[in-house]
This record gives sequence, structure tokens and C-alpha cells, in this order.
Amino acid sequence: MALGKDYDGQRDCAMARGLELIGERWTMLIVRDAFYGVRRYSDFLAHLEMPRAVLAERLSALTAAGILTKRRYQESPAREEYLLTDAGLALWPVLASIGTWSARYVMGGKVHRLYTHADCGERLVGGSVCPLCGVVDPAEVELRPGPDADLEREDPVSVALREPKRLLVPIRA
Amino acid sequence: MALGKDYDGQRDCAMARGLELIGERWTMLIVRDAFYGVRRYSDFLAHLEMPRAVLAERLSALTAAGILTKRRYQESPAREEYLLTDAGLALWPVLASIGTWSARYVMGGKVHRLYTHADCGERLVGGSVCPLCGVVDPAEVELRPGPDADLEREDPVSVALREPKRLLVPIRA
DNA sequence: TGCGTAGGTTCGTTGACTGAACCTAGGAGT
DNA sequence: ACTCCTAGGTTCAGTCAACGAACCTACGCA
Repeated sequence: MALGKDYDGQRDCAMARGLELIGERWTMLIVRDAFYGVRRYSDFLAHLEMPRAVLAERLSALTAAGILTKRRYQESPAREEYLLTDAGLALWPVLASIGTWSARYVMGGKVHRLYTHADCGERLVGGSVCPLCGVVDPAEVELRPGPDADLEREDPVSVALREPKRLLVPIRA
Repeated sequence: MALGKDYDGQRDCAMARGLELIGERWTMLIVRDAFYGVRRYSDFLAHLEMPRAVLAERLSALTAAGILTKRRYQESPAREEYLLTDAGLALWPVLASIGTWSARYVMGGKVHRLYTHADCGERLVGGSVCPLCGVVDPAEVELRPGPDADLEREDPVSVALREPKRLLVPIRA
């Protein structure tokens, strides 16, 4: 966001303070991709089609905020990956509620992605509640393309999401 | 947001499309204030301490998006107010989940505001669920300052929020 | 020697956010 | 009649974040 990402007059409001961390452009889409199993800079980049500099800045901000952790998964050549922390995992209800609202009021009821409870196969309501089992952990959520999905993109993330997959399972072996 | 509020590569994703509408700086705080019972330009302005031009732009964008409606509540002199539509009211779970996450992971567990179910007095979990009665309509939510609240500000909205009040009840008679 | 990949940094340009000033139109006070 | 006040805006110059293209580093491989 331009000129000040914080809301000085709202230090007392949890929503405002939260938005200072997760309310910047691209940030929640990076977190969404992390739930989709994206872990690498290059995969975020190809899927989000955002400026490299902004991605680097956001990844380090999210790491500093304790939402992601950076881990070296290979030495020589050095390779890094970004994983959700507990605080990051706790953001699933936020993403889910945005998705639910938008599916209804922005996408006009078209179903581009389907979320089900991996244990029982039931379709989730509000993105994180199973009508049979109650609140569902993100790791128990399975997603798959819905009837109105667009399956044209060819980046590694879009390709991986063409078949059913659980949240948080990495898109690469 | 600077340079393009939309996410062109993500036309297929409900979360991304939703964020194009509600993800801009200040937008969700305006919606939050609308839930708090704020309806007038000047009250939004005094409480949010944001640039007038941005407020005017956001109010008209939210109106165009069908989240708020503009209504003339008085002729001569002409006075306008902004009210949440059904699509706007449906955003409560989004705000509530952000607030819940932030209260835990950003505010460090301090309780600046308390949300209770107006019918039974029970404290809400996740900002919109009563442990006894289930999912609660925003109009049934009562909020009051918590033990860690900051009660220093003197604008009309902050003053009105110093005592218990239901969401959506206007802050002025 | 050259090419490819992963994970960045640098840099000039564009444009959204900022804050202050200004505008309109009707009351209200003196 | 003149001034001040309120509500709801618009205008404008300056700043700084986002953009995107180019560049960089370090290693592996042919």
C-alpha cells in the first residue's frame, strides 16, 4: 500500500492491527498459495505473476511477522522454501471466509473450486466447517476444480491444482 | 493499492476476486465502522483519520460494488448516509475472523473489545459463533470495551463505543 | 565454454495515497 | 447583512510503493 501500511489512529483495534500485517496487496494471495502447497519463490512467482521485488519483500515481511518460516531445504546450490507457521495456519478461516463471501457475491454463485472434508467427503460450508464433523483443520481440507474452473494456465501450481489435492501438501515431491 | 488493484492472473480464484473489492487500504475499516453503526461521511472521517479524498473514493467504490448503499436521510440541507447491503452484512465473518486471528497472534491475547451474543450474553468465539446458540447474526452481536481497551479518543464514534452497544445500531439517534 | 535454474537485487517509470486547501449549500447567531 | 458552522465533498502538489525489465550470484550440467 502506498504511504504507510499502518493505521495509526486504530492501535486499539484488532482488525486494524491485523490488517497492517495481512492487508497489503498480494500478501493474502501468497498465504493462499502457501495453503495450496506452494513453498518456493519461483512457484509463487509463476503462479501469482507479481513483480519479483514485491514477492521478495512480502516473503520477508511475512517471515518477520511470524506467519511464514524460511527454511533451507538443500545446500549447494542453496535452495530456500517458505512454510506456514502456527500463526500462518490460523489464517485459514480468514481466507475461507473471504472465499465464501466472494463465491456468493462476486463470482455470482459459480463454483470454480470445491472444498471438501478429506475424512468424510462432505462439502465444506464457509470453507472450514464440515456439516457432519464440525470445524475442520486445514490439513483435512481437500480441494479440487469445480464445474466452472478455468484450467488453461500452465504454470506448475495451476497444473498441480487440476487434480484433487489436500491443502498444505507440497505441490512438488 | 498502488498500480492496479486487481489480480489479472487470478480471475478464476474467488479469494483473489474478493480481495480486489475489499482488499484495498482502508476499505475493511470502513466496513467495520459501518458494522459499528457509523453511517455518515464525517463520522467515518473523524474516527478513521484518513484522507477525505480516499474516503470519498472508497465509499463510492463500495457503493458501486453493492456493499454499501447511499441514502439521503434529509433534504435541505442535503445529507447522505451509507448503509450496509446484504452483501455488506455478509462480510461480518471476514471481519470477525481477522479480529479473532489478530487478537491472538498480533495483540498477544489482550482483550481490547468483547463480543457477546445479545440474546444469551455468552461470549462469542470466532467473532460470530455463540457456543450455546451457534452462528449469530451480526445484529445480535453486542460489543463492549474489554479490560485492555484504550478509552482516550474523543471522536463521536469512539465515545459511543465506550459503552455496550449492538452492531448496526446507528451511533446517533 | 556456454546454458539453465533458483533466488534474489537494482533501477527508472507510473500512479495511488497523503494532507492541506478549497468549494457548495443551507442554517444559526448577532 | 454578515459571519460562522456543518456536512459532504473536490482539487492539487508531493511522496513513496508497486511495476516490470534488466541484471546478479552461485551452482550443476553438457
